[in-house]
Order: sequence, then structure tokens, then C-alpha cells
Amino acid sequence: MNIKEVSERLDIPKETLRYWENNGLIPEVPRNASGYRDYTENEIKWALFIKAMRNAGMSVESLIDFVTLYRKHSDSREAQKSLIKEQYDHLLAQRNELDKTLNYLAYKLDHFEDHVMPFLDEEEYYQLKKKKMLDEDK
Amino acid sequence: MNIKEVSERLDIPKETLRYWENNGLIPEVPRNASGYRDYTENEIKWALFIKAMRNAGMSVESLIDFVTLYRKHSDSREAQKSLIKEQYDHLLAQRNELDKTLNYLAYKLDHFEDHVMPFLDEEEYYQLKKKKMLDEDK
DNA sequence: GTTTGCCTTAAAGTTCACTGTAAGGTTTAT
DNA sequence: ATAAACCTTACAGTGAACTTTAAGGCAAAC
Repeated sequence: MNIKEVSERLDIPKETLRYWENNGLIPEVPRNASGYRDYTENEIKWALFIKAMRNAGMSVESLIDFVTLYRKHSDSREAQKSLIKEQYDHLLAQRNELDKTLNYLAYKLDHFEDHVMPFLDEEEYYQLKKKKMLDEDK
Repeated sequence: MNIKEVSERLDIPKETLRYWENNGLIPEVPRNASGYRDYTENEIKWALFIKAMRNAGMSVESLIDFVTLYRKHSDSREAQKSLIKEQYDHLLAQRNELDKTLNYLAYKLDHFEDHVMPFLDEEEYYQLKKKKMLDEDK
């Protein structure tokens, strides 16, 4: 499969596919007689994995490290497994951070919901003071 | 509170605090007699919010848009609430993407776990063929 | 058979979000 | 009173991750 087809199938720019290959995020792609890239399912799977991980916020650098180690241990399933576990834990930590922010926003929303009279947190207090609807400091 | 104290309290570089203010991510900070920034709880709350959202992967640009709209609707709690709801939904969508990748990795890990004999997915098949442990195409 | 559109590489350019620097004023410590 | 340690602005520099460009080879269509 040539680069254009892969690019369209995976929705990744051709330029990015070359960039990833040049930088060791995906294995070297076999070439045809004219020197054009001819992707196999192996490279396509790697590209999909890289896309998913990039999308999840993993840096290119740490993916290069991961891929390098993973291929180095092609003989050891245990080593590969623990590398994947590492990526998993990394993403899980990211998800926990995201959840904290979601909870914070959810609290803000509830707070808007539950009070017909606006609840004066410090921010709102300051806003009202600026509008001369309040005169005194606490 | 001066910029150094805020920087230390919130663990955000002074340079970043100025950058955020210059670019409209947090409101203008009041100045003392010497022209130094003198933060109130209002700006500190905004900075914390921006930090959380940046951490959750929200771009500076969309945060500028959010802050601009939010302040524009300082008279309408309903409008502000729906803006926060928008941010919430955005993060929720991001979390769902992250979960997809987590599930993918969890599957990979289970698959390592459950099979003493390696399960041949297309990638592993290709690897084994390269090592001459398999001879034929499917 | 030549134009159109694909492919190649190497290298320069772009964008984002800071981060550091230069030039200078202010405040605290000795 | 002078150095050290803060603060200011404006603007240049950085690093990450692409993205575009330049220069040229190959291939399907007319």
C-alpha cells in the first residue's frame, strides 16, 4: 500500500508519516522497485498505535523511547508487556488529572444550578464591588 | 500579593503569569505605587483555573476565547454557565478519547496475560515470519 | 512523448506556548 | 550609599512537532 492510501486510510498527513518514520516512531517501510514506500500491515499498525498515543497526549520523544525499547526486546514478551504497562499507567495518571479538572468544573456548574441567589465566592464578590453594588471590604 | 509570591504559591513561573496576563488569559492585575503587580484573589482564582485547563490539554487560544466571552457576559450568569458547560463537555470528549486508548492498551495487556502461547495477531505473525519461525503466508 | 500528478530527500519555515534577555527603575540589606 | 535582589516592558530566542519548499525522479493518462 503506498503512502497516499495509508495517509487517507489512517487520516494522517503523508508528511507526518514520513516524519514519524524518519524519527523512529514507526519501523522503516519497505520500498518498491522505484524506491516508493510500500506499507505492510505491520507499519500500519504501528502508525495507528502512534496516532492513538499522540492523540492521548504522549510526547514524540517518549514514544521514540518506547518504540526503541519495545523493538530491542522483540525476544522478550515480558519486557514488552511491562513497557506497555508503563504507557498505560502514564495515560491513567493523565486521566486522573483530567478528572480533577472535570470535577472542578462540575462543582462550578452545580453551584450555578443550586443557588437562585448568586452565591458570592471571592471572585463574584470582587466583581460586584467593581460595579459599586457592594461598598465594604470584609 | 506580588508576582513572586503568587508564582510560588501556584507553582507557575513568573514569566508565564505575565504572559497569560498580556494575552488575556487572566484579567489585568492591579499595580502598587511603584507599578508592580499586586494580585488579588480574583486574579489568583483565574490563574488557577487557567492552569487546570492548560493541564487538561486546553489550548491557550480557546482559553482566550472562553475568558473573553465569560467576561463579556458578566451580567448573565446563564451565559457564563453555558460557557463553563461547554468547557466541561470539551474535556469530557477528551476523556473519552483517552479512555479509548486506555482500553486498547488494557486489551493488549490482557492478551499478553491470558495466553501462555503467544497469540498471533498480524503484527506478531509478521515478526515471527521475519525470524524464520514461520514459513507460509495465510 | 509530454504533461500531470505522484513519489523521493534534505532542509528551511511555521506555529504554539512559553522562556530568556536587555535596559532600566525600585526596594531591602549591609 | 551601594550592592543585591526584586520589579517593569518589549522583544528576541527556544523546543516540540510538524509543514512547506526546492529540486528532481517515476508513472499513468491523453
